[in-house]
Amino acid sequence: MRIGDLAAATGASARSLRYYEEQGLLTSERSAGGQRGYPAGAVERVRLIRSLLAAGLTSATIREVLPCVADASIRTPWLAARLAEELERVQVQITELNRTRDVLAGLVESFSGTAGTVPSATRV
Amino acid sequence: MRIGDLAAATGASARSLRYYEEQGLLTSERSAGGQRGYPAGAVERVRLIRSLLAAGLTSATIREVLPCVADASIRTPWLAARLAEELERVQVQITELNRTRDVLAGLVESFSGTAGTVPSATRV
DNA sequence: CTAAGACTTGACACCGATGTCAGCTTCAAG
DNA sequence: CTTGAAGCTGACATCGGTGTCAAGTCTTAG
Repeated sequence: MRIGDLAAATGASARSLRYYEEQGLLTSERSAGGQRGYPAGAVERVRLIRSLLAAGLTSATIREVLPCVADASIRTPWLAARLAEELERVQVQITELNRTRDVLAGLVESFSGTAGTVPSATRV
Repeated sequence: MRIGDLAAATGASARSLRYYEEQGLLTSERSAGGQRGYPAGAVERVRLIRSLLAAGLTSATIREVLPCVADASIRTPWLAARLAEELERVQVQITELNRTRDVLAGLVESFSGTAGTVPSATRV
């Protein structure tokens, strides 16, 4: 598939896909004319990249950690520790986010207590 | 308390505290010489601001939403809808983050399956 | 063959919270 | 009063992923 197809399939812009490649997160073969071609599996890989980015991992970190996804043979102890570290970070983030959500939910709750029912969000 | 004390109490830098004030998230009275003074309650307020920022709310959004925390009388339906919207956003973020965590956890798991036990993160 | 649409590289811009530096003022302890 | 620590304002820098524009090249339908 070409870059436009991959973009459409993943929701990432072509710009971002080139950036991922530039950062060593994604590879492609080139056509005779120099245009990128991707295997079908690239869709899943890009999805993973995006979710890790959304989780606050930096592209440099993803580059360190990603290879082991595709290639189980290179799973070194160092990589295991690195992964565990990132997992821990995400876990902490989730915990804090849950606390924040509870605060927000409490506020929304207090509104409904005052107004009777929760106003429809579409009814601004 | 002065700005340095508030910074120490909250973990925010003095720079950030001034920024919060500039953005209308935080107020202070000034001494005769122009230096900021905060009531004790400011600590809690700054903590809230920081957790909302960490949850991905922008300072502009927080400015809209924050007043209702301190002043229940200004809770308009519009504000309720706004809050609900942000709550939803945070909830979505948490859901996606949970998925990502599961992926990472699965990877770590696969390591321990290969190596026997989970390597201690402190044992790099 | 041709033309339109997709792709390429390279460069610059942006956002938003925070860091940092400079130059000056204020506060408080001795 | 003196002096060093702490504050003040204002400005500029940073980071990282993404948007966007320009000028040129490929691809493919007709």
